[in-house]
Amino acid sequence: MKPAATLKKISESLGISISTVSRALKNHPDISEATKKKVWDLSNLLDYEPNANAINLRTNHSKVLGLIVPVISGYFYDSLIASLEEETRLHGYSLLILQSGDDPMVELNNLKLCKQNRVAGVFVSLSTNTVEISPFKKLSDNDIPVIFLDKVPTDVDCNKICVADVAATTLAAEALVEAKKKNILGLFGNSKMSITQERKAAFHQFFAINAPKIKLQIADAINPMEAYQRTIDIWKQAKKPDAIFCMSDEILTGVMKAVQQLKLQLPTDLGIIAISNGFIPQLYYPEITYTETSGYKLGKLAYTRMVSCLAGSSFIQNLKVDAVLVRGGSL
Amino acid sequence: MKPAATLKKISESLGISISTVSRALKNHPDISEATKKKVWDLSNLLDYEPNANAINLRTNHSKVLGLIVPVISGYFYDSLIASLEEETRLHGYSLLILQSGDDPMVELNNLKLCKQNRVAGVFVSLSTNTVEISPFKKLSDNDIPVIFLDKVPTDVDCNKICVADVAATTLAAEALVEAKKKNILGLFGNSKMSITQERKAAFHQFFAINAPKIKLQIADAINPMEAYQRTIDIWKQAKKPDAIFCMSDEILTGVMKAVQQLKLQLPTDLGIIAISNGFIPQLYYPEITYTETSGYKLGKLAYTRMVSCLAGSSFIQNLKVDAVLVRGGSL
DNA sequence: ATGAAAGCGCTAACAC
DNA sequence: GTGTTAGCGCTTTCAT
Repeated sequence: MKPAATLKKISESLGISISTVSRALKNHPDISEATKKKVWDLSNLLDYEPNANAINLRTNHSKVLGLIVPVISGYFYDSLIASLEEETRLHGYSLLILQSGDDPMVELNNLKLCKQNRVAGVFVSLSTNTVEISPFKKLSDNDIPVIFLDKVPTDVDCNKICVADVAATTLAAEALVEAKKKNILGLFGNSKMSITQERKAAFHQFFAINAPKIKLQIADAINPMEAYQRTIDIWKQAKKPDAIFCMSDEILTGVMKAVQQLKLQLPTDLGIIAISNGFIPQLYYPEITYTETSGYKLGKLAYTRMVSCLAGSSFIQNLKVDAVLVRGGSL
Repeated sequence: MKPAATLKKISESLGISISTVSRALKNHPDISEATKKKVWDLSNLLDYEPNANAINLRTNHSKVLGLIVPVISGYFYDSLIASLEEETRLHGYSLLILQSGDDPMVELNNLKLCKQNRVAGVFVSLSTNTVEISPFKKLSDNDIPVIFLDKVPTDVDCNKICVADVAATTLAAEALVEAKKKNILGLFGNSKMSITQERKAAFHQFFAINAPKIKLQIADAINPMEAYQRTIDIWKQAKKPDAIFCMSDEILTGVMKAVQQLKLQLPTDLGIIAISNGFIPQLYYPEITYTETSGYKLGKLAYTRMVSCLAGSSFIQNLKVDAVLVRGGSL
């Protein structure tokens, strides 16, 4: 109906020039108080809001950051998005959030969208099957920093921030040893994911070096349902594990469902430890012991890193969010 | 480093005019195949992407929609955001996502941000304490549709889409009657929220009319911890409930933690039913019976409604996402 | 203390 | 088929 107010309209109504209005609205010291008041009053009356498109076009930089994630789910990305959104907004930026559906093609289109919107920088958590990361690197040529989060390329030559996979796994493994577990089932996620590979390797290595006598079983589960089924199956064995290590929240939920069905008492019948974002473990009684891989912390760190990049630090960094052991009653 | 490619640069390199380049890139029939090829080749080489800011400025409408939610959490908003993002992106729009932190002031700032970015429309889920909705209504004067989602104003004169609170509550109540429960504990959330009030009223009304002899206890819990504590406390009573109705996922998680601690067997020791988004109920064994209030469906419906609004239908509507009973084994 | 003018990248009406 | 031109809303340099 009524088009948005502009500097031009205000200036015409007031019989002064556009530049004076612009300066008045910015509290420029040159402008007289009388003029400022007139301008402010009218702009309030008209609900004037500056047109970000015009500003971006004119100044050639925008206050929008892009975020591309595989999927917006309650397992990890909700907390990452929540913290990143908060951080960016508090510092005058906005977040353009896109999900790839774990599809490299969609991911590429999302990247294009970011470019078209002339975002100041991009955060990316890669889809499982992305192999070609050169399109992401190209953005850096245009002075648009790209920071990879969590699901990162193996390529060393890029900015990445991950949870401390090795540290988190090792902490959990130490807790298992400390709890004197002798027969441990390790459940891992999709083996295509870099985090799965890193966690599995760290798991094996820790026990090989520090506790070679502990019996290990390893199984993969690409979703909660498979984790549930693996647990049920393994419980039919004669020799049952005395502890289960869950690589992720998805795995943990599957395992816990089986635990409830089998009416196992934690930690007496079975010990459980997980690597987790912290939400799922507290849904159960006793609460699950876990090493934290906080999406919240990762978001905060990612924003800080983005700020340095925007300030011109093109130094490639590979940061880790530190891991913390949170003791529930499940081990 | 290297500034982004523009029509001007391409036209200069090729020695043709800007408009020809523009038309070639749009596959305008007037342009010769030869010219088109030259233009396409160069624009690919330069990674040309049109500047959305310039287009928005020129055409005076953007392909960005705003979304303001209290918080991005795994309880409900993750699925809402996921579906809304997907829907908008699939139709050529992008989503600018802002969270208010349940603070009316931040909410207002977020609204300003939407205006500044000249979004085509706004979805809002109000913070608990928002009383003044006139700023939202003003957007409509500028032909920017505002659609309220889930947490909506009581005001009748606006576009809103909610879950079917009454239907969801009634369905759950019917299931409780059908299961022959005689002594039901109803646990409800923050009584300031419109959805709490509606669900509680529907709950009372159903039993008053249809099953006045069933004994009802009602309690409030503003978070999972309180729901946990209420359950623990009530289980110390001589006369224990034979079923618990949980108004939301937050309530359900608290109750289930207590259920596990008390080692109650579902559904024999106690029946449980909830109103839920569907994620939490399947974490438990047996799975929890619930009436679904799907953020996913709500998002889809909201987008459809936005399309009609953008197409000019300014007809005020009050839509409901229908409720479905999903049977787990908890009742 | 204020104004005029150029230009950011693009579209679209109008020429030829 | 292709070019010219005006202008979207704003910032910013240079005048006055």
